[in-house]
Amino acid sequence: MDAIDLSLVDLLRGNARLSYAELARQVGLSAPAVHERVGKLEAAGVIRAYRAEVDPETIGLSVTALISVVEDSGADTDDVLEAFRAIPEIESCYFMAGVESFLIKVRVATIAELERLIVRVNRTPGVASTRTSIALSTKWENRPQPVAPPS
Amino acid sequence: MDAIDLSLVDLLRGNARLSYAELARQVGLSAPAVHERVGKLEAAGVIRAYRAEVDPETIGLSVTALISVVEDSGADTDDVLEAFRAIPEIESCYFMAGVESFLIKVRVATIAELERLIVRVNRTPGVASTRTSIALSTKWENRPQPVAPPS
DNA sequence: ACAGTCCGTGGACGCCATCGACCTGAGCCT
DNA sequence: AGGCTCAGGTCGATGGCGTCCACGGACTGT
Repeated sequence: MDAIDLSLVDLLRGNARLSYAELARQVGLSAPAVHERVGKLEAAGVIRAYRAEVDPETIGLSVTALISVVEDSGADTDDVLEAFRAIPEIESCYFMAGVESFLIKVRVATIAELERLIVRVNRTPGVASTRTSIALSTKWENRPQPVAPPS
Repeated sequence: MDAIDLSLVDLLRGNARLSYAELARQVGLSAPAVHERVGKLEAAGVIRAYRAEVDPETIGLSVTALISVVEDSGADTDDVLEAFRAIPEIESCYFMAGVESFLIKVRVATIAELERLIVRVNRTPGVASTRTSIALSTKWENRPQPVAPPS
């Protein structure tokens, strides 16, 4: 992970569809060299995936909410996690410090669906209680912070 | 936005680096047709960006925290937002229902940096108080939920 | 000094992106 | 009905790109 790798990571976080030729121009290497570096970054788990970022509203997911989950004392955290993983509406899942073990971010189409989802989460074994906060608007999300000093 | 568009969106959310030729094969159209559809999806704001998803740990951002922000009564929300936007460590920013106007997700290298960041957020004009929760681990993040029925 | 390794370059070749020309079907006007 | 128009597709061509390979220079340990 030298400076060039960091530049490549930054470039691809900004635009994952840049061609290797273009990346090569930006970092001052040849295309095959960049190809190999990016391949190694993927293999090393630095780059996990390339994703199109989609406006949730336009695909009918207008409601974003964050749900804090308190576990039952004696609940098996792994089981709860597994149950959560099976719920596709849970977009992100953090294991937190504090009384509320999990914070999950969910995305659904309507408030009615959110209600059903909350019930479902509350009913999963090991969950003692939940607290839901609704996001009125998403100002921004997953903004990549630059990691390489601008060349 | 017909079924083919939804498939394209799903495919690109799964792998943003798929070639147009490959997308074309998957949806049963020609490459130029797919090229035009994807272009329109971008122009319409459905696809906002293509991003490489990077493991934060590997680029030295080991600490994730969520900070709830309570505004001063009479604070100008837009000013607060603008100030937040200038803080690169704030990766996501939601405007919430409830007493705590904002929920922000931040990513920093160390706990010491988190402390400095919290101080900085607290000091921005319009912010009355904050409440920080540290994510001990990220189970998953930004998992795309499929929107098109699997063909 | 020498061999091995790492990491790059340059060339070659097939595939892909992308443009323009053309085709087809739906909707609409007369 | 017939023909116009337009949206949105296919096809073909071409230039650039991805990717494989052989090769070469800088470091390193012996």
